[in-house]
Amino acid sequence: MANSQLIKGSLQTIILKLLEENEKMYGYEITQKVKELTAGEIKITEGALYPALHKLEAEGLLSTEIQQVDNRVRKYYRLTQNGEKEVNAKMSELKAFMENMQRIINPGLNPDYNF
Amino acid sequence: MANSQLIKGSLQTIILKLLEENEKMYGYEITQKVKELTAGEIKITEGALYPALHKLEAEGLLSTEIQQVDNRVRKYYRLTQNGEKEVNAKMSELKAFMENMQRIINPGLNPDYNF
DNA sequence: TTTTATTACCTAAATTTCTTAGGTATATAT
DNA sequence: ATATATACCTAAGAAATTTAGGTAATAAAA
Repeated sequence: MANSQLIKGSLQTIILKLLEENEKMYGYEITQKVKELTAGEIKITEGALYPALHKLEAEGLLSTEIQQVDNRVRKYYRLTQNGEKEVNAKMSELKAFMENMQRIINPGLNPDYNF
Repeated sequence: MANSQLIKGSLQTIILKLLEENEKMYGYEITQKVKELTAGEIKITEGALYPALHKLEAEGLLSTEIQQVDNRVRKYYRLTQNGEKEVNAKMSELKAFMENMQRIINPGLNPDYNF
C-alpha cells in the first residue's frame, strides 16, 4: 500500500480534509495523523508534504501562524474561506472518483458511500 | 472530475481490470469502454494510454496480437499469467486505498465495499 | 556522555505520470 | 470536399512525488 500509485494525487485532498476537521495543524502533525488513521498504511513523506502545503498557501487556500513551543518553531496551517470551499469541491471529486472506479471495477453495482 | 488529480495513478489499475473482464481489448476500445462505464466522466487520453500499455507489455503483464480489420490495424492486448496475478494485487491496493481514504475522510466509520 | 530516535522545519535533483499537441492513415457521414 | 470517427503512435512540457539530503532542539538509550 505504501508504494501504491493510487495515493498519488490525493495529498491535497487529505490535507484539506484534515484541516476542515481539525481547525489548525502543523506539518509534522499531519503526517502523524494520517499514519494513525490508516494504521501506518499511508505514510506522507515530508518531501511531498511541505511543498504541497506551500503550494496550497500560495493559492490562498491555507493561512499560516508560527508558534514557539519549547524553543521549537511550529508552523500551523488553517483553512481560509477559499480553502473551505475547496474542501467541498475536493470531496465531490473524491466521491465521483470512487464511484467511477467502482463502475469500472465492479460493473452492475450501484455504489453507496457515506459522505 | 475530468481534471481531478485523483485519477492519476489509477490508469494501470483500470487497464488491468478491464482486461481481466474482457479477455482481449485494443487501445481505442479501452478508452471507449471507460468513457461508457463512467458516463463520460473519465476520459483516458491516448497520450497517457499508449505509453501505459507499452510499459505494461514491457513488464511482461500484457501480451499483444495484431489483427487486420478492414485494412486497419488493431493491436489487441491480453493479460499474461503475471498480469493476472498483478490484477489481484492492484485490486487489493485499490481496496486498501479506498478504505484508508474513508478512514481519513470519515473517521469513525467502518467501510464496507463490494469487491 | 555520546549516540540514537523523535520532533519539526526545509530544499533540490531525479523519477514517474500525465497533459498537451502534435503526426499518420482509413472509413464514413455531411 | 470536409469533418468526424476509428486506430495507432510520439515527444515536449508540466506536475506530483520519491529520494536524499540539511538544520536544529529534545528525549531516551547505550
